[in-house]
Amino acid sequence: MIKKEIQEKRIRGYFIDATKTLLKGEGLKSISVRNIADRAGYSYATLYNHFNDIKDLIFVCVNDFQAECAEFIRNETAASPRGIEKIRAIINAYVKYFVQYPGIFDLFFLEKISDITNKQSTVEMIYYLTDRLCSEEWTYCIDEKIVSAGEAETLKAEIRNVIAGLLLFYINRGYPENYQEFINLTQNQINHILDR
Amino acid sequence: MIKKEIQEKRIRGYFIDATKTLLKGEGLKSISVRNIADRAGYSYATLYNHFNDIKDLIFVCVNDFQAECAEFIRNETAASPRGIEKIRAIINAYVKYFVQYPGIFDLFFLEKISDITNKQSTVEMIYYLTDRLCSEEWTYCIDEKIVSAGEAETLKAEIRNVIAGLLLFYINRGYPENYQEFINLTQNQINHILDR
DNA sequence: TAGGAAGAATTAACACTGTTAATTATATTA
DNA sequence: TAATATAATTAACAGTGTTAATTCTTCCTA
Repeated sequence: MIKKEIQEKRIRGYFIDATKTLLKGEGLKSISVRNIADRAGYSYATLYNHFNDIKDLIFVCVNDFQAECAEFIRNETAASPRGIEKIRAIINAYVKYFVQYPGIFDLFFLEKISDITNKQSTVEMIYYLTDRLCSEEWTYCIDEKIVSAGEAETLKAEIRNVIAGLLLFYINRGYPENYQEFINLTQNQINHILDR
Repeated sequence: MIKKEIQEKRIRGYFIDATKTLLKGEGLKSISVRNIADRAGYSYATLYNHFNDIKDLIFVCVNDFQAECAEFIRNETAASPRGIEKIRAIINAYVKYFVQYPGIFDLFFLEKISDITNKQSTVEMIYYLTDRLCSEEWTYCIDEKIVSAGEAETLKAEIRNVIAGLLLFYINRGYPENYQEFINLTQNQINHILDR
């Protein structure tokens, strides 16, 4: 019956929305089966009729957040000139997004995954997120002979890792100690990678 | 009484040793108050007579592991020629250490801290660990006019962040998917930063 | 429309977690 | 030796994820 599928999808949606709200608000530490179910308007055990376990539910949110992040970046960087300048703007917006929602950073990079096997695509999506967000601009830079294809690959990886490290230290360890210092350092690092 | 202090220190040591064994073996997820106390030969509540809470105990281990890591690197890099080459060797050994003990990586970079205020020095120690491990070689490079002092600071930060990012993705997300690929990528990134 | 079958949602329970208060055991001192 | 101080323990609480058993609801057929 197609009717069942619609209902199923709707109920899953209630749980997912509740989880997303919690993640964006109070963060990952506030997430619990009973907490989510309360917000969704169901009993805690009902969650297990629609998801394998709580990690399953939590990682379903990654897709939505990833789309939201991309949309946020599109708006922030619409006016930036193409090429290296746009890559710089994209990375800045990317950093801004995760600083605004540290709970989503926790989910994307810190939270352990229960069953790694069927989460492979999710992990891949997270890993290549910065690459994907900048890919248009990189091909533009390659076409315009600003960088070689090989060099671009190395730079993609460097940005991916540097930004992950910077966010890890700032969000999870409070280093640098204030936002301005953090932004300055990030700026400095990005410039050092991109300007040559 | 000095006698009391000796006893106090001894008992603390039992708990610390138990925690260290668990962290190096089964990792952070196996850590619990009762688990540690069992291994230490005490009741779980006794732990609270010697530590504020379990996070307190866990983060006491950071000092020991940091010293162990430094010692490991000294042994691994004793034969390396000074300067950039030695920095490369130090970073490789550093990466090797955390890949060998993913539980210690979790502790250093992922685990949340309860009371941030009096852990400031611990956080700082972790943050500047790669800088400190390489500091002798950086001053050597500056003295030999291989790099400027300003450039060295930027490179220190770049290494700190890139390596944190690489380890985060590999240890916590299983990317790249096998060890050889991970090492190749790490090599590539380090060379790109250091060779210019 | 009534009754039975299938499905979904709930409660109760279990095995954990960290932490604290009250109690017992041990050691020290008068 | 007796009284006191200190250390270690047990019991308990509030929380976690998860599962089995039970109730409730919906749907289809007689």
